[in-house]
Amino acid sequence: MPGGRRRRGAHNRCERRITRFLEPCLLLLLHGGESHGYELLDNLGRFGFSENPADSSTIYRILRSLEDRGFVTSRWAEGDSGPARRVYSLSPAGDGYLHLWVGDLEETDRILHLFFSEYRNHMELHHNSGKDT
Amino acid sequence: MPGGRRRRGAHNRCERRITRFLEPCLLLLLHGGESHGYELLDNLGRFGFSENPADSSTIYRILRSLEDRGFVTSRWAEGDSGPARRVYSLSPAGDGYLHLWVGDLEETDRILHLFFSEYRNHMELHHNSGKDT
DNA sequence: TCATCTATATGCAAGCTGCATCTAGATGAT
DNA sequence: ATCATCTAGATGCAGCTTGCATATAGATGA
Repeated sequence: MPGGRRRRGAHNRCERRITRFLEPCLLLLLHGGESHGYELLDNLGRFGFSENPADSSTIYRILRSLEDRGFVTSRWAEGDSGPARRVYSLSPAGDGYLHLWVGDLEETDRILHLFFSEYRNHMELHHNSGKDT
Repeated sequence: MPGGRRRRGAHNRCERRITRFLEPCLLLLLHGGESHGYELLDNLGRFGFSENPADSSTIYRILRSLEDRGFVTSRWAEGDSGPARRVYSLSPAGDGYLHLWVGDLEETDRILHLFFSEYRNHMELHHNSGKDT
């Protein structure tokens, strides 16, 4: 069984997802210093991707796309072991883009909590059906 | 300019989005009582879709998909004005599905706040670059 | 030599969404 | 009567994101 890795957890039918959420995670990791895809993949665990690991193809594609848009730069680096790595660094533009993303996610959070408050509000009135049955 | 409606705001390039978020919103609205698509479209304003209104085609499609999966039922109803409406009601299965969604969204919220805490945590250390410059 | 690990990359298909467009009944103005 | 407009629902299509499978290839160790 070749290729990729991190294929264990079935990962099918997991709703829970913010569109393109991996992008800001990668940007934040790169804000901490340059890194390469394979390493970033491991460090994504911090963001709750442990049980539900990200797909490597997605990470590599996002990194390339970030580079196309000038938010990161890359160079090839010989590791002391294993094949060469493409090492990415955050650019100033990428730094700005990360902060844009954070503002956007805060807006998402606001929307989400609007939903929760609507939900709780509604369930207080109709506290018959649903969870407590 | 025919069809649909609610075409005003450009709505392009708004990142901020939770995949299939309209679905739980519609379920919650229907938990409050039966309704039809066009009316639901208006009531989505409560969930922060005011500046950024939902597309009617999406709503109609989600409603049909919910019906296919047995989460809502529909019947045709003659309104006192205008064309007939397809009126949807939440089924018991749909009620359960809504609560599933809420759990899922809470998980999304958890992930989101994990990101925020990583972000703040990181920015406290490197409080040079970024927002405050 | 061969399997395995590290590392990056591509092809493809499925799913979600937005935009444009279509149908069609109801309503109101001319 | 006719025509524009509003209400209501629906479809086609294209674009984007994702996950899965697979390809490539250097390094390492048995």
